[in-house]
This record gives sequence, structure tokens and C-alpha cells, in this order.
Amino acid sequence: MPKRVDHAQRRAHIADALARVAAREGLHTVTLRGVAAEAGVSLNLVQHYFGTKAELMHAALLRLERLSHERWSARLAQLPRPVTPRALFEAFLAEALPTDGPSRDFHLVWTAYATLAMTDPELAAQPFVEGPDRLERQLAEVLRRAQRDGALDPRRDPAAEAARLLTLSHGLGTSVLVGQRSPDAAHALLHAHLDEVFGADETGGAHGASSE
Amino acid sequence: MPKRVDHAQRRAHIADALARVAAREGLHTVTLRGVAAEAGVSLNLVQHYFGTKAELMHAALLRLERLSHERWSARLAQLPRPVTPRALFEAFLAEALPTDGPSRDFHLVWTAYATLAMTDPELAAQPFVEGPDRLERQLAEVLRRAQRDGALDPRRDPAAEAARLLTLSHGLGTSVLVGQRSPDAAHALLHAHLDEVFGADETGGAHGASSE
DNA sequence: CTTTTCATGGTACAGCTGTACTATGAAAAA
DNA sequence: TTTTTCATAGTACAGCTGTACCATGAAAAG
Repeated sequence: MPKRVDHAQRRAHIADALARVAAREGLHTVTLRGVAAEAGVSLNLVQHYFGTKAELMHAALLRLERLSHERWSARLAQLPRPVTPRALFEAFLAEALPTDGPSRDFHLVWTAYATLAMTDPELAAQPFVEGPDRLERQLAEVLRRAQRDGALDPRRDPAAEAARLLTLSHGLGTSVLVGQRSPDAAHALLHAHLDEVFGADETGGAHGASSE
Repeated sequence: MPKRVDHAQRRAHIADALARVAAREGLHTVTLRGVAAEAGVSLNLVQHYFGTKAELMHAALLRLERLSHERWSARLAQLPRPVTPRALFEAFLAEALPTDGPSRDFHLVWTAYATLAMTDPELAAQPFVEGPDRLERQLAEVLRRAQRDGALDPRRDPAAEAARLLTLSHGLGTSVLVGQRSPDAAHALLHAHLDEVFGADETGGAHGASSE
């Protein structure tokens, strides 16, 4: 055998290059040559590790999903214990909104993929269904626990609240990406929503709906 | 002068053809030849009425926006008077979700355009900022009136509630388009949200969150 | 009737894209 | 050392895309 190369690493390197190009110029402008140039490799190398463009696109999507999942897990892991429901949802809110540059890039490309998947049946719609579904169940479970601990009004439906929060954050995310809302405004809105769900009406908390 | 032709009509015909192609196969697959074939005209005719592809794309977007605005106005106009806030929001909810085929097609293409606008600066992001902004102000005004009439808890912030409702409906719309949620489920969720905002908790209304 | 105007059609062309093919050189295996 | 294996590079090619150009015919204007 010859030079011995870590295939997974090479594929990740190229997939990341695709994500950068897509974030900068749009997913629809992605070409094999463009990705190769961004990755600093030859066109043939991209072909060698992915064969076809469709497979590259698919692999880059899977990588995006994996990285996103890992970021979320890492953020959860470094929450101060014990993890209060409110803290967990604050973490979610910080992760789900495109605030800083890298986060914005990720959400941009992810949204572009989702749009693609709406019409391209071969591009698996799985990530856009199973991913959110899993997150929704996870959040619903947290809410159920919060109810048992008395931190959430027992009259609320945990599943519905989880769905509403996820949907709201997603909608706010795209409104930020498109330039309708500032990240701060989105953050404030989602924060106010959490206040309402967790019943901060009477406590007079000085959270403020302004920036920061 | 020769044959006399209604330019606006020809342009609308071709723009509609673009929308159909985009709804069926994705906005990224749109080509001048494809649109021409869909419209049943020659390639040159598309060039003749739009000159460049960028202008065709732009014109089709403007037409989408105009048609959407007209649909919304028409739905508002045929509401039974006097228009109660709740009825108006029900109408909004019915218009904003991709339920039937045509509505799904519209939201699909609209979302694709929005995704494009996130990275293409020349494609005006205006429609995706000014449109929602105007709608948001409109809904906020309705909520303010509702507060004066005692139909809405005065402690609620009309602007924030309008933003939340719009964002929620948009998020639900994409979740339907991507296949995560059924139109009925989205409808039920938004309905429950309205119930909460308008305070239907204690009235015991039998609205039901099922498929109707 | 002539002439002009313009809607419509056909075709050509340069550029880019995905993909296939061939070559080379280095390192591991024999 | 010889052979094999594979990472990497270069190149070719057919297809499609946007755009420019030319042709034609009919209807309005003179």
C-alpha cells in the first residue's frame, strides 16, 4: 500500500470547503471546481473522495448535521449542574439563533439545504424531519420534568410548548438571516416568550426586551 | 405599428410559467429554455420580454409578492363585518400556512427566493423585509384595537404578539413544506396559540386540536 | 400600395459544469 | 530491489446555459 491517508479527514476538509463557499456565495453557486479551489486541492481530488457531486452535497449535509448535533451536546454538557429547565432553554435559544458569524454561516447553509430538499426528493429530507423531531421530543421531555418539579404550569402541554418554541426559534432564525430582524431583537423576543411560558409575569424580573 | 400586444400580460404569463417550474422542480433548476417550454413560447420570446435572466427572476418575484398581497386583501375584504380580531387572525392563519396545492406552491417558491436573497445581494431583500414588516404593523394595529375593545389582555404587547404570531406561522409553514408537520398539525398548533393569546383558557371552548 | 414597426422564431457561440480518462510518483509490500 | 497500490494531477469531452444575432411576416401608418 502507498502513502496512507485518512479518508475521513480529507472528506471533512473538502466538505467544510463546500460549506464555506455555500455560506459566502450561496449553495446554488457551489461547483466542484469552486469547492476544490476553496479546499486548496485539485478538482480530481474532490472527485476521488466523493465520486459524484450529489454524493459530495449529501456528505456535506450529513457533516453539517453531525457538527450541529455535537455543538448542541457540548453546550448541554458544560451547563452548570443541576441543570434547570430555564437554563437549558436559554442554552437552546443561544444555539438556535444565528448570532455570531459561524452560527450565521451554519444556519444559512442549513436553510439552503432545507429549501433544496423541498423539491429534490433524492436529497434526503430526513435531516430536516428527524433532527427537529428528536430535538422536539428532547425539549418536551425537559418540560415534563419541569412540570413534575413545579417549575412549569401543569396546565401547559409539554409537547405543544416544545413544538412552539422550536418553531418560533426557527422562524426567528430565518428572519435574522434575511435581514428583517437583528439578532438582538430575535433574542429578546424568544426571551420574552420563555418568560411567559415559565411564568415570569408576576415576579417583575428586570429582563428587559432591549438589546443584550 | 404592428400587431399590438399587451406586454404586461405576456410578462405575467411567462412569470407564472417560471413559478410553476420552480414549484415543481425547484427554483435552482429554472432555465430560460425551461420557462419558455412551460409557457409554450420560444426561447427568444422570453428574452424579448425580459432581456436577461436576472430581470426575469426579479419580475417573477415581484409578481409573486403582488399576487400574495392581492390574495390577502381579497380575503380580508370578504370577511363578515364587523371584523372581529379573532376572525381576522383566523383568516391570516389560513392564508399564511401552505395547506392546499396552490398555497404550497406559492410558499415553496417564495421560500426559495428568500433563501436566494440571503446570499445574492443584487436580488433585492426588500420583499422579505418590507412585506413582513408591513404585515406585522398591520397585525399589531389590529391587536391594539382589540385591546381598546377589551378583546385582548391589556398587559400584552401588541407589537411583540404580532411578531410572535407572524414568526410562528412562518416557522410552521416551512416545517410543513419540508414534511416535518402535516398542514393540520400546523393549523392546530397555531389555533392553540391564538386561543392562548386571546385568553380562551377559561371559556372551555371545544376547538379541539385534532384534524377537525 | 409602400414603408415602417415589432412580435416571434431560429440559430450560433462562448463559457461553464459534471464526469471520465490517462499519467505519475511515492510509499508500502514482496 | 522489484512490484503493487493508491493519492494526486492534468486533460478531454459532451451537454447545458445565457446571450447575441439574423430572419420573417403581419399589421399599423404614410
